[in-house]
Amino acid sequence: MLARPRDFEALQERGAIRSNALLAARTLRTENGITRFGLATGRTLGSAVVRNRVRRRLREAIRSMLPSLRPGWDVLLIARPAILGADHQAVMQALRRLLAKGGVLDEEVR
RNA sequence: CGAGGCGGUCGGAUGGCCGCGCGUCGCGGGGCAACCCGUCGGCGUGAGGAAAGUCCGAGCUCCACAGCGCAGGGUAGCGGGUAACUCCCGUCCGCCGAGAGGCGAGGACCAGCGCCACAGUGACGAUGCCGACCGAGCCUUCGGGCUCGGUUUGGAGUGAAACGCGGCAAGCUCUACCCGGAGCAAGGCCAAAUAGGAGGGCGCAGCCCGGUUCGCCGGGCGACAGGCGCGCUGCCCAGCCCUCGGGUCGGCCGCAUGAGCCGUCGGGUGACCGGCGGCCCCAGAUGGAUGGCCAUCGCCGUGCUACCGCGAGGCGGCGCGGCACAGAACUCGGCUUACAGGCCGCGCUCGCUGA
RNA sequence: GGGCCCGUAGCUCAAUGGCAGAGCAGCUGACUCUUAAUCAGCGGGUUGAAGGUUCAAGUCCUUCCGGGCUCA
Repeated sequence: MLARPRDFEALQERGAIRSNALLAARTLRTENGITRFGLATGRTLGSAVVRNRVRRRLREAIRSMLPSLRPGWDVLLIARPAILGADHQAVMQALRRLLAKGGVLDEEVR
């Protein structure tokens, strides 16, 4: 469910970007039939402990909306500092909006 | 009782639902097999005392290497511990503290070089002032006074330090001892596609012109075989096939049993060492596994409040907020730094009080 | 994960161990109708932090903090 260095470069160059207060997302269609996620947590977020926690919470949010994803997308999620103070509900909502806008989320489930 | 000192130790607990990494068993699939794969299920297991900073020291791996020296870097009372250390223990000395105690890169100005600002006569080259002493000259009321030169056993003053075998080596340096370089992105193995390399095999047709050292070379014409999936037309070209090694993407190993932990006995002032017995063997990721939601309890802060007490306060109930520093990445031994709140020990200290 | 470098005024940089400076920028005044330029003057620093060596530390030593580069 994760991407390799080459895929990150592709997302940086050609991915469509959308963002809100908590997150930014780059999305890119692929041909390999599965949807993959990459998580970016920069040094400005905080220490290793803080960055690990942010990634875990994002993974949990992604997991809970796994069934309603469309196949064939690469998604890079970039965490923004405001996510540190957000609770789980807020993270879920932010992620759902970004994915729906990008067309990664299935319309009916939305 | 209060204030401290030293050493050690813990660093939230229990449970529910969902989820993750690794190991193992089962099931299913692939393969002759070794083994590999997973939308699956069961069981087991899963961060620290600092995992951190990367400041030292080792193991391990590759490279280099006859020996010795030079260069470069490091260490520095003395003795011991250790695989090793800049670490640890003991002890001497110096400094700090009222004390328990803490801190210390603590060898040598012997050889050479350098530095010692300001102040001060003078900072290593010396001798200014007062005084004392010696000598010479002048004056004299014969008590002595003045001037000049010399000496430094005294004094004042400046300064961190004042002539003394000066001080400074966390200045160069000297002395003694130690050190080869890189680092797990080390290094090893497997190994696509494309291109290129080596070896072998197969295949081709020659003719003409020019040059020639008679080995061949250059140009032109031509097209059997070969290639474009096959046939014809057409087009292309000197190759085509096999094997081998290097090597990129990618994958696997290295990769977790170790200077290991616990108990006990013995030796040693101690660091530590030795014997015996036991051990659930206790994380192994590779975009990097511990999370999400919730309940109960514990601790801390805060607000309201019942009761007890003259009072400082004590003891309950309820609500809200919080629970430190921080996340393994080849592995150990140290050091340093960060850290809410506790617990234990001392035949350690000081103060007050009581017997 | 490993290796290496840097840190002085708002900015760019100096300073044999001996009172921390230069240029630009800033402020005040002059010149000008005004601005720019020019001239005169002024302020501004825990030398990243804390210890140590020294009579004396930006400089020497140690430990932290912050920033940057690099590897296949």
